Amino acid sequence: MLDGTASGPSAAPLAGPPDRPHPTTGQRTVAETARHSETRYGNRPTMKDVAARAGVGLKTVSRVVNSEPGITPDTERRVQEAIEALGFRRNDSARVLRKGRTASIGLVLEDLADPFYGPLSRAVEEVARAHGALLINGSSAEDPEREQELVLALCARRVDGLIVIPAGDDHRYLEPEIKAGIATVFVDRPAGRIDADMVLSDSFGGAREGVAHLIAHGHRRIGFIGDQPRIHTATERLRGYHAAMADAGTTVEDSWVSLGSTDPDRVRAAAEQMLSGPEPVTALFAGNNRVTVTAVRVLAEQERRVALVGFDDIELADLLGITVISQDAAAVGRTAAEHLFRRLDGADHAPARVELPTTLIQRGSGELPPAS
Amino acid sequence: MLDGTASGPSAAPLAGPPDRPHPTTGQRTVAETARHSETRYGNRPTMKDVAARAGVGLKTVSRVVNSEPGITPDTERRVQEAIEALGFRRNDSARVLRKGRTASIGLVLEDLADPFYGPLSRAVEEVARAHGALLINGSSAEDPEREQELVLALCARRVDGLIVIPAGDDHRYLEPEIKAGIATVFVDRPAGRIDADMVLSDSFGGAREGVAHLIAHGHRRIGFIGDQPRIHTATERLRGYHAAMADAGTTVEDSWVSLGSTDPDRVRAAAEQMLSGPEPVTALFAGNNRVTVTAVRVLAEQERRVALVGFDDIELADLLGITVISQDAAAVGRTAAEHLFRRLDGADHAPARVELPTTLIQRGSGELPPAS
DNA sequence: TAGGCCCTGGACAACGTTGTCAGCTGAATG
DNA sequence: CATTCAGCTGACAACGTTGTCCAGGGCCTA
Repeated sequence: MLDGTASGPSAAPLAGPPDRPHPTTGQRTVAETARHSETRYGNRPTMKDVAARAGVGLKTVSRVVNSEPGITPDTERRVQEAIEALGFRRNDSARVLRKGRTASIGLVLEDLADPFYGPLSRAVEEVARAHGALLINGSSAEDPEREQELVLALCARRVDGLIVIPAGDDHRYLEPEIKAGIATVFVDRPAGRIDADMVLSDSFGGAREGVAHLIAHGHRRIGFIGDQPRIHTATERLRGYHAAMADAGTTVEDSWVSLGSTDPDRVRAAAEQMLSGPEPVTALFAGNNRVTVTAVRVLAEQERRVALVGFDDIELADLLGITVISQDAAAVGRTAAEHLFRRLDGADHAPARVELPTTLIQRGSGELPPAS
Repeated sequence: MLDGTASGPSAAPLAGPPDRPHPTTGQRTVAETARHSETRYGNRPTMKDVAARAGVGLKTVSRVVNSEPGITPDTERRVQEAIEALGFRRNDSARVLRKGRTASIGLVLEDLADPFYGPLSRAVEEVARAHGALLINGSSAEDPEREQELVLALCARRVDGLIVIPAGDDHRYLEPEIKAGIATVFVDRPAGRIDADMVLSDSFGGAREGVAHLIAHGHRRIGFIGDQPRIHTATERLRGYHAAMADAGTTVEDSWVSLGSTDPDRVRAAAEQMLSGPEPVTALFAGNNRVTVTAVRVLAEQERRVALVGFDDIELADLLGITVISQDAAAVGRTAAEHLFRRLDGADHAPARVELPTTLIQRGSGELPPAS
């Protein structure tokens, strides 16, 4: 891939053959200088160059760069000038190699573009920043294989820690990594077949509350449209749905439940099916934000007024009057990141499972009575 | 913490098998054992360990790991077994140091949580992934200093390339980095005082079209609420507004224009002010997605029906009937990333400036006639 | 004035990987 | 049978930084 051999992107400044710029001219010193100052793949000055220019030792430059004590103001000034003049910037790759810590953490989520993950990753980033760490980010696109590939790539980079929103349900591949010291926190969904820290939202409780809310407003025929059953939150929410229905003594008909991809076409088909026929549902519970969005579109086209409660809040949901079960994505991200850094700071208690509560926000769509 | 770099006299001569401590020196045995068996910060096996276990040379392991040709199937199997048994994973930090390329690119944007940047960074990530590169991500929070800090941190990591959504207006600090070979593409807003690649949306043209649309529907008193004038897109959009108004021969009153933070409170105040008084505006042009959201809220509370066109599309805007100037965030990100990788692949033409067109999407709010 | 101590700076060896080059085997060829 | 050749393998030196240890030199104290 990027593995291109030595030849850098800059073709112009290369005077001689790339492998051995050994000019035949008598000006050996010039050639020497040229090689020193402008070869090297990225053509960047190193501490050695700075040291030479400032007339000090290599380690002295290192000391200045790291603000270590024991440097004469005069020496420091000379070194700073050389750094300035050469445009030197410390190579953190080398530093990392030497020190063992990369000051970066990896975040693997499902889709950076999903509005639920924006605030989450922003929150993680803020915490990381407060700890002086950078964030390396990747989307699994809900593909377990891609998740593993990403996670292992991050491990190879030797990130200090990982925050993973799992796509797969078997994370034993992470065992050696965790044992080797890469702190890991799972978020939003539990880790599979492995004992690890996790931070979750109360999917079961939230869904149960949302469905109970519909029941309290008189509904019995309630449809549930959720994500693929492979996804833990999807089944948890379905479980919540069933629990609430059972609490109300209602028998759930198969045709009321649809699990599968959140692709708008599928969701639309599922919703339209539930809403048609002799005994249509009078209310819908949408299993996540994407489903909610499509559901809102479908319901807007219906003649009857159908009640709706969605899991996850949505921007502008207040204007559209959509009742939702809200989970605080930023809080989830922040909690996970703080947990991670506590681990990195040495906490070594047993893996913890944190569950954050959800909130029912009434905005109208969930309070509609059943339309006959 | 674990910085067990105990060095001391490196007693193990390369000749002897590393896994067997020499019993010759009685006193040093303890330290030796400790060092060998359990130190090393992350305590991870290295190629050396794998080589020892497989009974082959270090370089052979490297060959296997990199699928280089010329390895006997039998040797390969032995090495693979050792890798498996030890849970070895190549340390990419060291690899990077040796090879000079990090196979990662940096993306500095304004706010990961902003719905405009989600699709953008997802698009960048997809392209990066196709090129085998990872994405390091940071938010500048619209703070020039923080932008610089982030960018330079990424340069220190030696990312191969940078995609920057500028917060500041002076990027000369990047000159040495670019010269040193870090390809850079500026996105959404132009680079300041520096010649570089950039990918922009046609803010001027888009705003002009949007305002002209309102004018075509009979409006003359049109308010403009935009972001801080420091931000290039904000002033470009304002310029588009003025151009459209001038085209229509309308004189813009000062009270119709408000630039400043996109904080909801400020936007709300600005909107309410324009909508009150003896001669209120009959239409609003919102300078970006955040402004639009607040404007929609304010307008929903008004008695009169006020027309609205917003810059940037918004999720569910179709349901709310909001007319917008849409810019394709994913296309912007994709274009920028492709440009970047073309640079990394050796393209060395003069810095290019790409401007992507915007689209007017009519949904109702922009087609309302002026209310008297 | 001599001895010791701090203060500054430099030489050197890691960190874990890859590129280079030379050595070793076994087989094929004269 | 000797010789070449090719295919494998390993020793070694980088990459750029930091930790350790030691050497001067100046200054203070006895």
